[in-house]
Order: sequence, then structure tokens, then C-alpha cells
Amino acid sequence: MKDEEIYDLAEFFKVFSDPTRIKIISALLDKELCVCELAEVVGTTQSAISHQLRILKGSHLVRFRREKNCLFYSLDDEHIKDIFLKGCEHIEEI
Amino acid sequence: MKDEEIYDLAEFFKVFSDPTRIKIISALLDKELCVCELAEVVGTTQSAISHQLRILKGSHLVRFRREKNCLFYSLDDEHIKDIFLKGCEHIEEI
DNA sequence: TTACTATATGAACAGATATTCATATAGTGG
DNA sequence: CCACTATATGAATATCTGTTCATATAGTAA
Repeated sequence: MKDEEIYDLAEFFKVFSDPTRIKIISALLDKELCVCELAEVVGTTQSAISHQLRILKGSHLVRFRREKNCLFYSLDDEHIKDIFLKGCEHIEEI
Repeated sequence: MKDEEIYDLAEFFKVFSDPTRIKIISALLDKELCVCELAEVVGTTQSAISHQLRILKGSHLVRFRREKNCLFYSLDDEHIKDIFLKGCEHIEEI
């Protein structure tokens, strides 16, 4: 395994390693949501959500589309859901 | 999703979020290794490996068996490999 | 254009994290 | 028992991370 892959992989998993981001991903599992809806569901500020979405976007975990003056975010691909659910399985089994 | 699950899940993924731990997991994908072998393969000190193994053990990612005065570590269950490989797939696709 | 709303961004701070170094522990063989 | 080897642990430190607060930006509607 190449060194670059190592770091990319660690970086990728790091994105899943924060409770706020887990809440965001969890909220987006079944439907897209805009930033202020996410802030409400997750229970934190718009700014905190926005900072975290930046990280999620950067790692291609989420994408967004604009509708009027709202940005609706959703999960980027099926891997994200797969990995999330595998993680859930693991912690349930302990 | 319960708050406790959120934190457990984030904690679980955090374990995958460090290059040294990724190297350890990667090295253990196909065979068990003792601590000093891991230190050599990963390219760091015995102490650093030991500290990281503690974390990996705590999250049930690895287990070990004793043979003479060596501890051989291996991955704990198939989820670990699954998640690791899913992560690899994701970063390859970007 | 202007006012408004939604979102993004930058700086600062507090808390977490990984490594290093020194040392402790525990199992093995004599 | 003792000496030796493998591993674990604790403290210290430098680095990184997430939130907050204040502010900027950008799209919309009038």
C-alpha cells in the first residue's frame, strides 16, 4: 500500500470520526436537507454545520444543489451509506 | 439514532483516522504479527505501536494471542476488513 | 439598485491526539 | 531465584481539531 493511499484513507475515515458529522450523515441517510434544516436536526449553529459541510464536501461525502436561495445537501454515493451502516453493525455487536 | 450510538460510532471511526493505525490494520489484513514485527513493518517505535494497539484493542478492532513471550495481533472480525476495503474503494474512485 | 435571507469564511480559543522518552511490567529460560 | 526479552504505560510536548463569534458573500425578491 502506497504512503499516499495510507494518508488518504486515514483522512477519509477521519471525516466519520466526529459526532457532528455523524449526525449530519445520519440525517442525510434518507433525504436531502438544507443547511438550516441540518442545523436544527443536529442541534447546533449554522456556522458549525457549514464548517463541517465544507469538510464533508472536500472528502466527497456530500454534494448539494441549489433551489431558490437554499442549498440542499445529500450523500454523495452509496459507499458512504455502506460504510456508515457497517460501522453501525460493528458497534451493535459489541 | 440515539446520542450514545452517535458517539460510539464517531469513536469507532476515529480509530481508522490515523495513518499509523491504518498501517497497522493494513499489515494485519492477511496475517497476524507481533508487536516488534508491526513496529518494523509500520516503521515506527515499539512504544508508538503499543500505544496504538491499545486503542485498537479498546475498540475491538484487533485481538491477540500469546506465543512464548510474543503477542501476536490480528484483526478482530470481518467488519474491520470490510470497512477498510470499502474505504479503499471510495478513495480509488475520486 | 436595495434590503433580505441563506450560507460561507476567518480568527481565536479550548480541548483532544500522537509521538517521544523513560520506565515499569510480565513472561521465559536458565 | 535471576537475567533477559517483549510489551505496556505515564508524563510531557507539539500539533491538530471543532466550536464560537463576527463578518463576508451571494442569490433572491421587490
